[in-house]
Formats: sequence, structure tokens, C-alpha cells
Amino acid sequence: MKIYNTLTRKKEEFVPIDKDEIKIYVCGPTVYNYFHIGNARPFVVFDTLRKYLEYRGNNVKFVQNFTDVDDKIINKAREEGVSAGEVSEKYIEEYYKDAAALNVKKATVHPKVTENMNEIISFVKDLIDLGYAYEVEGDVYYSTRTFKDYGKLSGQNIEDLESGARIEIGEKKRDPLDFALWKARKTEDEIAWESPWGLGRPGWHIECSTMSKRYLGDTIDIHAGGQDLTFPHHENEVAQSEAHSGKQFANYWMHNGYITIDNEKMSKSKGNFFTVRDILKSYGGEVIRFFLLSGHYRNPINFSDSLMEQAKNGLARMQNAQGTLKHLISTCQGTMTQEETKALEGYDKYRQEFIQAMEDDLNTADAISAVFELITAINTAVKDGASKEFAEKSLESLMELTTVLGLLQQEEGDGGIDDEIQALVDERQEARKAKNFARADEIRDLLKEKGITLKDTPQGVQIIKE
RNA sequence: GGCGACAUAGCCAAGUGGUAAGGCAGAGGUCUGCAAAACCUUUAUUCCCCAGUUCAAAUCUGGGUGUCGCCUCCA
Repeated sequence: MKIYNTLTRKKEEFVPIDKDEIKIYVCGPTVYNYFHIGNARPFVVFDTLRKYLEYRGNNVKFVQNFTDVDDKIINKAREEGVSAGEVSEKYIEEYYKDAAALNVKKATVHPKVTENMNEIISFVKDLIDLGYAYEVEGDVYYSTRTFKDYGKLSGQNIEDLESGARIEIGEKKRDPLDFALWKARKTEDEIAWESPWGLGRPGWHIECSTMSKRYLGDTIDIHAGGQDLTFPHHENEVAQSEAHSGKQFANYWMHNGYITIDNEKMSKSKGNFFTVRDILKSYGGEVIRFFLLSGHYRNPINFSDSLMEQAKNGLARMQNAQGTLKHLISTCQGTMTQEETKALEGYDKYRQEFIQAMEDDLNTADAISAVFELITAINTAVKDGASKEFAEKSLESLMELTTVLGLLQQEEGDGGIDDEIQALVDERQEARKAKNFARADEIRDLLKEKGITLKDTPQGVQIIKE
């Protein structure tokens, strides 16, 4: 597989350190609110990377943290008159709900900052001992000038960064590029931990370095996150981790592009964001996932209602194919004909196209088009009916690919057909036989209002619940 | 000022040297009692503009135009 590595700015062949345990770290959310569609992108994209690697037969150890100590959480807690812990606990729960709606699998480990305080303090202490950090009045700063490779990830020159750096009044830093590893507590009500430098809490960057090391070791395969984290967050992680271990931190760095609204970056700070929770009121989680995977992960994508409609209709094509096959399986009999055997062999071409696309830096847009080509082949093959076996094998082929993408995983409600609905469907069939089409159409409209669509197929009525 | 990304049909979007995938929307047809879904046909002589390299460019080079991002918390 080829991966575009931000570190080298090239697509490179992905060579894992240990293919039986590929180590991936993805920067997770700061839990002070529901996550927005922009936050959702890396969750979905790198979950897809994980699913693909597992599909290839690799084992993946996937770590995604929760930042549960932060100014924003503290502010939110003050606003709501609750503790910081209550805020973060709540939004961690909400994260899991929305992630599940998007078919994002839980990470192997979801570490929290608050559960890693000893490790963080010890990491900071080591950096001071090694001469990379210094303490000032209870704060600890990383001295960027002492790390010779500073700027290698973001492609920035330290002198250029220096000239553009903002210098604030009252800074205790020795250099404007230095960043906080540990922040002394400012007010009594702030959540704080005991440390060699007094009461305080960790800076943002040190958390990821510490948790990555603790759960994955000094050198990991892939570190991923949004493009906007490249600088300074990831650059600082490199500085911390490599200074600490003397080894390469991550072999591959992957960064997804962002979501725009009216062609402008969506972000919590700009206020122009849509939470996944809100979007889920209008569109299914799989529609959102399909939307996020329909372009290449490194390109920006625009979010709008009309684009969501397009995504919804595109996904419906996949769902229809799945529904048709399920209906055939439940109504047809028999084993494959010679013709069907041949058609099944023909599917392999699309599987190969799919794999080829995914191998090329996770080109999900191309992979999806391979799925659509497979769907056309399937629809054509089963147009005039099929054997049960062929329908089963066709569904298997389709699901093999869509499962990698995390699509078609949510069962359409073919379960809850109650007696009342079944009675109406039966009555409609009687009416049709009697050529009482007015009554038949009336029933169909009635069920449509309940979110139930009826399709008259040669194999009988297919009942589709929304 | 420094660093970087992008520009392909009405819309979304692949394609990075060999003659424009796929999806949505639209049009016509087949099937159907009518629908729905599906299938078939159709929708870019052309890939922001100009110049160059080449037998051959959407793809490479140079120049321009436009849009966006990072350099400050942000996925």
C-alpha cells in the first residue's frame, strides 16, 4: 500500500514495523461539545484505513485519545456550574454515540489525559533532565531551539517561524517559539495535579506524545490527524518524542483535508460548524460517512444540504442493490446456473479495482466507483431473477467491499413488519388481482406515509422500511 | 512576509504522458395495471488562461489568473 507521508511530502510504500501489529495513533477530540462534521472526517477516514488494513489481514493497534483536560472544558464547566470531569465524561459518552452512528469502530485503546498524569509528569521531568525544557514559576516550557530538527514535519524554517511568531505581553518563555509542557494553576477553582513544579496541568502537545509512547512505544507506524494539526501540534509532538527517545517518532504522518462551508474552513472557533448530532436529525449516519468518503481524504470537501442530498441518493443506489439481493435470497431457491457462475467470476475484476484504489493512498472515491460498477454488474445479472445461491454470493461480494468502507452495515428495518402492515400488503395484493387499482394505490400511498415503500417484483412484494 | 494545497460536465468527483472512471441531477427507451427499483441509450472534441517540451499533455516545464489553508486554540 502507498501512503502520502507529510514528513517527506511524497507517496511512499507503506512498510510496517510489525505487520502483525500495525501501530496507529490518531489525535482524538477535546471533549467539551458534540463533535462536528469536520471532526468527524479524521475519525471516519482513519477508521477506514484501519478497516482496510484489517481486510488485508493485518492486525492493527489503533489508539485515539480523549483530551479531557483543557481550557475549553474548564470554561464550559464554569458556565454550567459543574465540574470539569462532569463535562468531559458527558461528551465522551456523546462521542461514542455519534461515532457509532457513523460506523466508526472503537479504538483498541481510548486513553484519557486524566488517566495518564503520572506518565505525563515523568515525561516532562525527563525533558528537563535532558536539557530540552526549563521551568519558570511553576510553568514548564519546551525550548524549541534545542531540538535541531524543529520544523521538519511542517516544512517550516525556524527562522521564518520566529519572525512570524506572536509575542505576548507577560510571556515567561525565553523564546517566542517555546511552548508549554506544564501550566501552573492560575485560580483556585481550576482542576490541577501535584507535580514537581507545584499544582498545575499538562499542556496540549505533551499529552499525545506521552500516550502514544505508553500504548504504542517509542516508534509507531502512522500518526494521523487533521491538516491543521500539522503545525504546531504535530511538530511539537515530534520535538518532544524524538528528544525524549532519540528515535524516530512516527514513520508515516497522514493528514486529512478539512471541511468547508461556503468554501471557508469550518471550525469551532469560527462558529460556522454543524455537529454530527444535528446532521443526524436529517440524514443517516451512513449518508454522512458516504459523503466523507466520496472524495479523496487529502482534498478539502464542501458541506451543504444539496451535497448531502446527492450523497443520500448515491448511497440509496447501494442500499437498493442490497435490498434487492436480500429479497431474492428470501424468495428464491436453488443453486447457481452456469451463467451465474460466470457472472460471479466477473465480479473479481471490481474487487481488484477496489483494492487497487485503496492501495493507492486510500483512494476511497475510486474505491466507491468500483463498488458502483460491481453493483451495475450485480443488478444486470439478477434483473430477471436469480438462484438463491447466486443472490447470496452476490450479496457476499457486495458486502465484502462495503464493509471495508463501513457502509451498508446498518440493517434496514426488514424486521419490524407488524401484522397490521402485512394485512394491508395482503389486501393490496388481493385488490390488484381483482384489478381494483384505485384501492391498491390507496394502500400503497397509505404505507408510504408510514415510511414503507412497496416494490412489486416478479418474486413478490418487496417491503422497504425507511 | 514564510510555507502549502486546489482549479475536470448543471452539481459532486477519480484520473499525473497515450487520447476523459464513477455518482447525483436531466432527457429518451425497456419492464410495470400504474409506480418504485433495475436495465439500455444519452449528457465534457475537452480538463482556468497563455507559452513551451514531446510523435503524443488534463497529466511535464515556465508564466499568469482565481480560490482556500497553515504560520494563534482548532480535525
